Amino acid sequence: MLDIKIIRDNQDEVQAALDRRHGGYSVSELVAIDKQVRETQGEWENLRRRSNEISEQFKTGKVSAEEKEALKAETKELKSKLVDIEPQLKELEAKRDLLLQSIPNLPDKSIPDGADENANVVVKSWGEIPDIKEPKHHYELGDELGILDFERGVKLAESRFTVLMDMGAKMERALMNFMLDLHGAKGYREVFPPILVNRDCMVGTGQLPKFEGDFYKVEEDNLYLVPTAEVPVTNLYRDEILDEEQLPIHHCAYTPNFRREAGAAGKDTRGYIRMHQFNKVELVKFVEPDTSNDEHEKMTRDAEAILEALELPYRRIVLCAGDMGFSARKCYDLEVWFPAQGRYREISSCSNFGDFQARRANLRYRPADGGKPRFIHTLNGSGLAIGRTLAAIMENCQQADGSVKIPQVLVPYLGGQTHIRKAEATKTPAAKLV
RNA sequence: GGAGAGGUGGCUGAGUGGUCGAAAGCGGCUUCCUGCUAAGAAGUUGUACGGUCAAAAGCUGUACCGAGAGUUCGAAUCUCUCCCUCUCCGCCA
Repeated sequence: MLDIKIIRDNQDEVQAALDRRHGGYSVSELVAIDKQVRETQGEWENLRRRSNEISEQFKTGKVSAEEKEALKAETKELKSKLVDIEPQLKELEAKRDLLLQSIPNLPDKSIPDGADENANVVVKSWGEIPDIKEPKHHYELGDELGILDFERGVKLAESRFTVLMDMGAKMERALMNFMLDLHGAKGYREVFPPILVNRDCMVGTGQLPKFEGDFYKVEEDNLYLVPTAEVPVTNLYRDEILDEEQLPIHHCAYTPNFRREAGAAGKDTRGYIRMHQFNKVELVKFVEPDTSNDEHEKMTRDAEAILEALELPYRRIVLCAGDMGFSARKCYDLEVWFPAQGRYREISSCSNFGDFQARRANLRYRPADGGKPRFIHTLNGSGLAIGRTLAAIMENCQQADGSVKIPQVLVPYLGGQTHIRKAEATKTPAAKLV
């Protein structure tokens, strides 16, 4: 959430920045309501002040019986006015808060203008696009190799759920471990958080209140299935004041992720690309404000390092103002090459949120000089989406004989196995235990 | 699921209906002291939102002792409801 004071004092600049998002956001109503809130608050406070003065007279003093009666009568009057004003004030505040929480972060000055993904800019490309004659889709390979079972996923749940079998399941697990190990070696502290979180968490990172229909909710317990590890991990330090020496904090976390994909009807209906449940390793950083731009670049590099280790061709794009997520100030997407589709697909999204999430989640640190608490800057990035990584490996590393060559770095995680083959799908060797 | 205990500042932990934004300790900050360090002495130190101000500081108002309602001139303190945590028992991976 943005700072209401900044909006109030710089309405035109804020509006201009929001216009870059092409989302039809306006602060004019918010500014008007904010004014009303403060006026009403002032009235309310004056009544309270008078009421406090009256109590003070009782406390300290000698007041005659008549005076007491007069004061009591006045209190009664004050109270009836308060009863009048209070619901108004609450309603205005609720309205202001909802409006404030529904306004997205301001795009960073450095990112390109544009209304949608067509205006995104490619920053870099890495790796060589493999020369494969008539490449198969990963879902065709998954079916032939017997490692992706879409029909049974539907039987067990509904569409957009999949069953991984044999080497499919093992690859998923190997990727998870490999990613966590690599990030861990770079100083990201591993976290395994709850997969169900309360509403405060969802509001804290910006999923709610604006996108209520996008998530799975367990009504009976008022808990949400996490749509990304970003939610529980960013909320780890919610409502805390950290010491400056504790910063920066870097975390990595594996969680399954659950998304209803409302509004994605008909999109990516085939394959292992857009699931209601998918696995992901996430990077989350808590940093001092001055360092967040730097940390953003480094975090993006850390995500890219996974793709490079797996030798998957990818490119990095910087999202234009109109294509960026709600809470982000600046966002890089990493896109991996899918040979059968003949195009790049998103596999990671690395965002700098500035103090936007910190203000919502009340994440603060106390400067070393002992000054007032300040909001932390938060960042996060996928490192990486595991399902899409598996799909990308299958397509990019498919061999003429129908097998898939396993990237070198994963071989130790798979008991030395170098290829995914149909024959072996049913009798995979036990992983080397020592 | 049953029974009980409890939710107070950055942390631990007192708290009588008004003198309580709240004792004490720890931690933080400032100064002093001793060759350095350790230790010691004194002082200081909550958060949010308003107002004032060009701005900061300062001053000032209001709120905040889990959340909400009630009693009262006045509630951290009394009453009710809810939420959460802990302990014991039961069940369970």
